[in-house]
Amino acid sequence: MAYKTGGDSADLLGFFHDLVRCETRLYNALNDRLRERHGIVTSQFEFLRHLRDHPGSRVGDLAAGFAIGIGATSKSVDRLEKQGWVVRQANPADRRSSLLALTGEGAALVDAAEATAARRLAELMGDTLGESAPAVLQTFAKLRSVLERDEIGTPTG
Amino acid sequence: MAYKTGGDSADLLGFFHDLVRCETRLYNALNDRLRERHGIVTSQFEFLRHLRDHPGSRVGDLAAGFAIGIGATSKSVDRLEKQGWVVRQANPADRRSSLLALTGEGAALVDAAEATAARRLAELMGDTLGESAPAVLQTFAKLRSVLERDEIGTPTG
DNA sequence: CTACAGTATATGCCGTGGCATATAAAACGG
DNA sequence: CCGTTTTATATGCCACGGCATATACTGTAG
Repeated sequence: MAYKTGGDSADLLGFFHDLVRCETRLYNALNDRLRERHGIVTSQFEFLRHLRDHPGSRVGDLAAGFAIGIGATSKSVDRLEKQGWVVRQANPADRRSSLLALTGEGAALVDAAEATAARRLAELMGDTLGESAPAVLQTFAKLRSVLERDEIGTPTG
Repeated sequence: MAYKTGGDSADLLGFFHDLVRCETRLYNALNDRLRERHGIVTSQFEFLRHLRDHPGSRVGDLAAGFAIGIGATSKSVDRLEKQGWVVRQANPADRRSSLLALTGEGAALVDAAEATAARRLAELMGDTLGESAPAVLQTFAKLRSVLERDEIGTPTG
Protein backbone atom coordinates (compact mmCIF):
# COMPACT_ATOMS: atom_id res chain seq x y z
CA MET A 1 0.00 0.00 0.00
CA ALA A 2 2.98 2.27 0.38
CA TYR A 3 3.18 4.95 -2.32
CA LYS A 4 -0.24 4.00 -3.59
CA THR A 5 -1.65 7.49 -3.60
CA GLY A 6 1.78 9.01 -3.67
CA GLY A 7 2.66 9.58 -0.04
CA ASP A 8 1.75 8.35 3.39
CA SER A 9 0.73 10.49 6.35
CA ALA A 10 4.22 10.90 7.75
CA ASP A 11 5.39 12.30 4.44
CA LEU A 12 2.55 14.78 4.46
CA LEU A 13 3.57 16.18 7.84
CA GLY A 14 7.04 16.77 6.52
CA PHE A 15 5.73 18.17 3.28
CA PHE A 16 3.43 20.57 5.10
CA HIS A 17 6.34 21.70 7.19
CA ASP A 18 8.51 22.32 4.13
CA LEU A 19 5.64 24.06 2.41
CA VAL A 20 4.98 26.48 5.25
CA ARG A 21 8.67 27.23 5.69
CA CYS A 22 9.14 27.91 1.99
CA GLU A 23 6.08 30.12 1.87
CA THR A 24 7.25 32.07 4.91
CA ARG A 25 10.69 32.76 3.49
CA LEU A 26 9.51 33.53 -0.03
CA TYR A 27 6.82 35.83 1.33
CA ASN A 28 9.27 37.63 3.60
CA ALA A 29 11.81 38.04 0.83
CA LEU A 30 9.25 39.35 -1.62
CA ASN A 31 7.88 41.65 1.07
CA ASP A 32 11.30 43.18 1.63
CA ARG A 33 11.91 43.74 -2.06
CA LEU A 34 8.47 45.24 -2.76
CA ARG A 35 8.65 47.51 0.26
CA GLU A 36 12.06 48.83 -0.67
CA ARG A 37 11.27 49.37 -4.36
CA HIS A 38 7.58 50.33 -4.30
CA GLY A 39 6.52 51.03 -0.72
CA ILE A 40 3.98 48.21 -0.61
CA VAL A 41 3.90 44.76 0.97
CA THR A 42 3.08 41.49 -0.70
CA SER A 43 -0.52 41.35 0.51
CA GLN A 44 -1.13 44.78 -1.02
CA PHE A 45 0.52 43.71 -4.24
CA GLU A 46 -1.78 40.73 -4.44
CA PHE A 47 -4.86 42.86 -3.78
CA LEU A 48 -3.87 45.35 -6.46
CA ARG A 49 -3.20 42.56 -8.91
CA HIS A 50 -6.59 41.00 -8.22
CA LEU A 51 -8.32 44.35 -8.77
CA ARG A 52 -6.46 44.91 -12.01
CA ASP A 53 -7.46 41.47 -13.28
CA HIS A 54 -10.98 41.50 -11.83
CA PRO A 55 -12.23 45.08 -12.03
CA GLY A 56 -15.48 45.76 -10.22
CA SER A 57 -14.75 43.29 -7.43
CA ARG A 58 -16.42 43.93 -4.11
CA VAL A 59 -14.84 43.60 -0.67
CA GLY A 60 -16.42 40.21 -0.23
CA ASP A 61 -15.04 39.01 -3.55
CA LEU A 62 -11.54 39.86 -2.45
CA ALA A 63 -12.05 38.16 0.90
CA ALA A 64 -13.33 34.99 -0.76
CA GLY A 65 -10.50 34.98 -3.28
CA PHE A 66 -7.82 35.22 -0.64
CA ALA A 67 -9.47 33.11 2.07
CA ILE A 68 -9.22 35.89 4.64
CA GLY A 69 -11.89 37.60 6.72
CA ILE A 70 -14.16 40.32 5.40
CA GLY A 71 -13.28 42.66 8.25
CA ALA A 72 -9.58 42.41 7.51
CA THR A 73 -10.26 42.92 3.83
CA SER A 74 -12.32 46.01 4.48
CA LYS A 75 -9.57 47.52 6.58
CA SER A 76 -6.94 46.65 4.01
CA VAL A 77 -9.00 48.35 1.30
CA ASP A 78 -9.25 51.39 3.59
CA ARG A 79 -5.47 51.61 3.61
CA LEU A 80 -5.16 51.21 -0.17
CA GLU A 81 -7.80 53.89 -0.63
CA LYS A 82 -6.01 56.23 1.76
CA GLN A 83 -2.85 55.82 -0.33
CA GLY A 84 -4.77 56.74 -3.45
CA TRP A 85 -4.33 53.44 -5.26
CA VAL A 86 -7.91 52.18 -5.02
CA VAL A 87 -11.35 53.82 -5.01
CA ARG A 88 -14.70 52.56 -3.76
CA GLN A 89 -17.27 53.37 -6.43
CA ALA A 90 -20.99 53.38 -5.81
CA ASN A 91 -22.60 50.12 -6.82
CA PRO A 92 -25.81 51.02 -8.69
CA ALA A 93 -27.20 47.52 -8.22
CA ASP A 94 -26.69 47.25 -4.45
CA ARG A 95 -26.03 50.16 -2.15
CA ARG A 96 -24.69 47.94 0.61
CA SER A 97 -21.50 47.27 -1.32
CA SER A 98 -19.06 49.24 -3.41
CA LEU A 99 -17.31 48.33 -6.61
CA LEU A 100 -13.56 48.56 -6.21
CA ALA A 101 -11.32 49.96 -8.92
CA LEU A 102 -7.68 50.91 -9.33
CA THR A 103 -6.76 54.55 -9.79
CA GLY A 104 -4.27 55.50 -12.46
CA GLU A 105 -1.56 55.52 -9.84
CA GLY A 106 -2.67 52.13 -8.59
CA ALA A 107 -2.56 50.67 -12.09
CA ALA A 108 0.91 52.03 -12.69
CA LEU A 109 2.07 50.76 -9.34
CA VAL A 110 0.83 47.23 -9.83
CA ASP A 111 2.50 46.92 -13.22
CA ALA A 112 5.83 48.13 -11.88
CA ALA A 113 5.56 45.94 -8.80
CA GLU A 114 4.66 42.93 -10.89
CA ALA A 115 7.85 43.24 -12.88
CA THR A 116 9.84 43.47 -9.66
CA ALA A 117 8.05 40.49 -8.16
CA ALA A 118 8.52 38.34 -11.23
CA ARG A 119 12.24 39.03 -11.30
CA ARG A 120 12.65 38.38 -7.60
CA LEU A 121 10.73 35.11 -7.72
CA ALA A 122 12.83 33.96 -10.63
CA GLU A 123 15.95 34.68 -8.59
CA LEU A 124 14.56 32.82 -5.61
CA MET A 125 13.05 29.77 -7.28
CA GLY A 126 13.95 29.61 -10.93
CA ASP A 127 16.93 27.35 -10.68
CA THR A 128 15.67 25.24 -7.81
CA LEU A 129 12.42 24.16 -9.40
CA GLY A 130 14.33 22.80 -12.35
CA GLU A 131 12.76 20.24 -14.59
CA SER A 132 10.10 19.29 -12.08
CA ALA A 133 8.55 22.77 -12.42
CA PRO A 134 5.69 21.82 -14.75
CA ALA A 135 4.51 19.02 -12.47
CA VAL A 136 4.83 21.16 -9.36
CA LEU A 137 3.00 24.10 -10.88
CA GLN A 138 0.22 21.90 -12.13
CA THR A 139 -0.13 20.14 -8.81
CA PHE A 140 -0.55 23.38 -6.90
CA ALA A 141 -3.04 24.75 -9.40
CA LYS A 142 -5.08 21.60 -8.95
CA LEU A 143 -4.76 21.58 -5.17
CA ARG A 144 -5.85 25.20 -5.03
CA SER A 145 -8.90 24.55 -7.17
CA VAL A 146 -9.91 21.56 -5.04
CA LEU A 147 -9.50 23.49 -1.79
CA GLU A 148 -11.52 26.40 -3.18
CA ARG A 149 -14.22 24.13 -4.56
CA ASP A 150 -14.68 22.52 -1.15
CA GLU A 151 -14.27 25.84 0.66
CA ILE A 152 -11.54 24.38 2.83
CA GLY A 153 -10.05 26.84 5.28
CA THR A 154 -12.46 29.66 4.50
CA PRO A 155 -12.58 32.00 7.51
CA THR A 156 -15.75 32.82 9.42
CA GLY A 157 -16.14 36.54 9.02
CA MET B 1 14.26 29.43 -24.45
CA ALA B 2 10.77 28.73 -23.21
CA TYR B 3 10.63 25.97 -20.60
CA LYS B 4 14.38 25.86 -20.41
CA THR B 5 14.64 25.99 -16.65
CA GLY B 6 11.09 24.82 -16.22
CA GLY B 7 9.07 27.98 -16.06
CA ASP B 8 9.21 31.61 -17.07
CA SER B 9 8.59 34.58 -14.80
CA ALA B 10 4.88 34.81 -15.55
CA ASP B 11 4.44 31.19 -14.46
CA LEU B 12 6.22 31.92 -11.23
CA LEU B 13 3.83 34.74 -10.33
CA GLY B 14 0.93 32.38 -10.82
CA PHE B 15 2.70 29.61 -8.96
CA PHE B 16 3.46 31.88 -6.03
CA HIS B 17 -0.17 32.91 -5.94
CA ASP B 18 -1.36 29.30 -5.93
CA LEU B 19 1.24 28.43 -3.31
CA VAL B 20 0.20 31.18 -0.91
CA ARG B 21 -3.49 30.40 -1.38
CA CYS B 22 -2.97 26.69 -0.72
CA GLU B 23 -0.87 27.39 2.32
CA THR B 24 -3.45 29.81 3.70
CA ARG B 25 -6.33 27.36 3.33
CA LEU B 26 -4.39 24.32 4.56
CA TYR B 27 -3.10 26.28 7.54
CA ASN B 28 -6.58 27.58 8.39
CA ALA B 29 -8.12 24.14 8.09
CA LEU B 30 -5.45 22.51 10.22
CA ASN B 31 -5.75 25.32 12.73
CA ASP B 32 -9.47 24.71 13.11
CA ARG B 33 -9.03 20.98 13.60
CA LEU B 34 -6.18 21.28 16.10
CA ARG B 35 -7.98 23.95 18.09
CA GLU B 36 -11.15 21.93 18.32
CA ARG B 37 -9.45 18.64 19.20
CA HIS B 38 -6.46 19.76 21.26
CA GLY B 39 -6.82 23.44 22.13
CA ILE B 40 -3.72 24.51 20.23
CA VAL B 41 -3.10 26.25 16.93
CA THR B 42 -0.82 25.14 14.13
CA SER B 43 2.07 27.40 15.08
CA GLN B 44 2.04 25.92 18.58
CA PHE B 45 1.89 22.41 17.17
CA GLU B 46 4.94 23.12 15.06
CA PHE B 47 6.85 24.57 18.02
CA LEU B 48 6.04 21.55 20.17
CA ARG B 49 7.07 19.20 17.39
CA HIS B 50 10.37 21.01 16.95
CA LEU B 51 11.07 20.80 20.67
CA ARG B 52 10.25 17.11 20.73
CA ASP B 53 12.59 16.45 17.83
CA HIS B 54 15.31 18.89 18.89
CA PRO B 55 15.39 18.85 22.69
CA GLY B 56 17.54 21.52 24.28
CA SER B 57 16.75 24.10 21.61
CA ARG B 58 17.01 27.73 22.62
CA VAL B 59 14.60 30.53 21.71
CA GLY B 60 16.92 31.68 18.95
CA ASP B 61 17.11 28.18 17.49
CA LEU B 62 13.33 28.09 17.19
CA ALA B 63 13.26 31.53 15.60
CA ALA B 64 15.92 30.56 13.06
CA GLY B 65 14.17 27.30 12.26
CA PHE B 66 10.85 28.94 11.57
CA ALA B 67 12.14 32.17 9.99
CA ILE B 68 10.25 34.35 12.44
CA GLY B 69 11.45 37.05 14.82
CA ILE B 70 13.09 36.32 18.15
CA GLY B 71 10.69 38.59 20.02
CA ALA B 72 7.68 36.78 18.64
CA THR B 73 9.28 33.45 19.47
CA SER B 74 10.00 34.49 23.02
CA LYS B 75 6.40 35.55 23.53
CA SER B 76 5.11 32.36 21.99
CA VAL B 77 7.30 30.31 24.32
CA ASP B 78 5.90 32.36 27.22
CA ARG B 79 2.42 31.19 26.26
CA LEU B 80 3.44 27.54 25.90
CA GLU B 81 5.14 27.75 29.28
CA LYS B 82 2.07 29.30 30.87
CA GLN B 83 0.01 26.37 29.58
CA GLY B 84 2.46 23.95 31.16
CA TRP B 85 3.62 22.30 27.95
CA VAL B 86 7.15 23.72 27.86
CA VAL B 87 9.74 24.68 30.46
CA ARG B 88 12.75 26.97 30.28
CA GLN B 89 15.65 25.18 31.93
CA ALA B 90 18.81 26.93 33.05
CA ASN B 91 21.57 26.67 30.49
CA PRO B 92 24.75 25.81 32.38
CA ALA B 93 26.90 26.89 29.46
CA ASP B 94 25.37 30.33 28.91
CA ARG B 95 23.20 32.13 31.41
CA ARG B 96 21.80 34.49 28.79
CA SER B 97 19.73 31.74 27.27
CA SER B 98 17.57 28.86 28.45
CA LEU B 99 17.27 25.35 27.16
CA LEU B 100 13.71 24.55 26.21
CA ALA B 101 12.10 21.21 26.95
CA LEU B 102 8.68 19.64 26.74
CA THR B 103 6.89 18.70 29.91
CA GLY B 104 5.21 15.32 30.13
CA GLU B 105 1.93 16.97 29.22
CA GLY B 106 3.57 18.73 26.32
CA ALA B 107 5.02 15.46 25.02
CA ALA B 108 1.66 13.71 25.25
CA LEU B 109 -0.05 16.64 23.56
CA VAL B 110 2.30 16.78 20.61
CA ASP B 111 1.96 13.07 19.92
CA ALA B 112 -1.82 13.24 19.99
CA ALA B 113 -1.88 16.40 17.88
CA GLU B 114 0.49 14.87 15.39
CA ALA B 115 -1.85 11.98 14.75
CA THR B 116 -4.71 14.41 14.24
CA ALA B 117 -2.66 16.60 11.91
CA ALA B 118 -1.47 13.67 9.83
CA ARG B 119 -5.01 12.41 9.35
CA ARG B 120 -6.32 15.85 8.47
CA LEU B 121 -3.55 16.54 5.96
CA ALA B 122 -4.19 13.20 4.33
CA GLU B 123 -7.85 14.13 3.96
CA LEU B 124 -6.97 17.51 2.52
CA MET B 125 -4.15 16.59 0.17
CA GLY B 126 -3.79 12.87 -0.14
CA ASP B 127 -5.85 12.32 -3.23
CA THR B 128 -4.97 15.57 -4.94
CA LEU B 129 -1.21 15.12 -4.91
CA GLY B 130 -1.59 11.84 -6.68
CA GLU B 131 1.30 10.32 -8.55
CA SER B 132 3.21 13.59 -8.72
CA ALA B 133 3.64 13.54 -4.93
CA PRO B 134 7.22 12.26 -4.84
CA ALA B 135 8.46 14.96 -7.22
CA VAL B 136 6.52 17.68 -5.41
CA LEU B 137 7.75 16.62 -1.98
CA GLN B 138 11.31 16.41 -3.15
CA THR B 139 11.13 19.80 -4.83
CA PHE B 140 9.92 21.52 -1.69
CA ALA B 141 12.51 19.83 0.47
CA LYS B 142 15.17 21.09 -1.90
CA LEU B 143 13.72 24.59 -2.16
CA ARG B 144 13.55 24.82 1.61
CA SER B 145 17.16 23.76 2.04
CA VAL B 146 18.31 26.29 -0.57
CA LEU B 147 16.35 29.13 1.02
CA GLU B 148 17.70 28.24 4.46
CA ARG B 149 21.25 27.89 3.20
CA ASP B 150 21.10 31.38 1.69
CA GLU B 151 19.14 32.78 4.65
CA ILE B 152 16.46 34.09 2.32
CA GLY B 153 13.60 35.83 4.09
CA THR B 154 15.13 35.64 7.56
CA PRO B 155 13.56 38.38 9.69
CA THR B 156 15.54 41.12 11.43
CA GLY B 157 14.90 40.63 15.08
C1' DC C 1 -46.68 49.42 2.74
C1' DT C 2 -44.81 46.95 6.80
C1' DA C 3 -42.49 43.54 9.16
C1' DC C 4 -38.98 40.39 9.05
C1' DA C 5 -35.27 37.41 7.49
C1' DG C 6 -31.08 37.64 4.90
C1' DT C 7 -26.91 39.96 3.02
C1' DA C 8 -22.70 43.19 2.59
C1' DT C 9 -19.77 45.75 4.84
C1' DA C 10 -17.82 48.53 8.61
C1' DT C 11 -16.15 48.81 13.29
C1' DG C 12 -14.42 47.42 17.93
C1' DC C 13 -11.83 44.42 20.85
C1' DC C 14 -8.34 41.11 21.29
C1' DG C 15 -4.34 38.25 20.20
C1' DT C 16 -0.14 37.92 17.73
C1' DG C 17 3.98 39.18 14.99
C1' DG C 18 7.49 42.74 13.44
C1' DC C 19 10.74 45.78 14.82
C1' DA C 20 13.25 48.79 18.01
C1' DT C 21 15.04 48.99 22.31
C1' DA C 22 16.51 47.39 26.97
C1' DT C 23 18.93 44.17 29.82
C1' DA C 24 21.96 40.70 30.97
C1' DA C 25 25.78 37.98 30.14
C1' DA C 26 29.69 36.38 27.49
C1' DA C 27 33.89 37.39 24.73
C1' DC C 28 37.69 39.99 23.84
C1' DG C 29 41.53 43.50 24.04
C1' DG C 30 44.72 45.63 26.64
C1' DC D 1 40.74 42.51 35.75
C1' DC D 2 38.28 46.73 33.41
C1' DG D 3 36.09 48.61 29.47
C1' DT D 4 34.14 47.68 25.03
C1' DT D 5 31.82 44.93 21.78
C1' DT D 6 28.97 41.21 20.68
C1' DT D 7 25.41 37.96 21.67
C1' DA D 8 20.81 36.12 23.52
C1' DT D 9 16.69 37.12 25.08
C1' DA D 10 12.90 39.93 26.92
C1' DT D 11 9.84 43.86 26.56
C1' DG D 12 7.26 47.84 24.58
C1' DC D 13 4.96 49.95 20.83
C1' DC D 14 2.64 49.55 16.58
C1' DA D 15 0.21 47.36 12.64
C1' DC D 16 -2.61 43.83 11.13
C1' DG D 17 -5.96 39.82 11.07
C1' DG D 18 -9.75 37.06 13.40
C1' DC D 19 -13.99 37.24 15.20
C1' DA D 20 -18.15 39.30 17.12
C1' DT D 21 -21.15 42.83 16.60
C1' DA D 22 -23.40 46.98 14.58
C1' DT D 23 -25.36 49.21 10.63
C1' DA D 24 -27.35 49.75 6.30
C1' DC D 25 -29.61 47.87 2.69
C1' DT D 26 -32.22 44.15 -0.03
C1' DG D 27 -35.70 40.64 -0.78
C1' DT D 28 -39.91 38.61 0.52
C1' DA D 29 -44.39 37.50 2.70
C1' DG D 30 -48.54 39.22 3.91
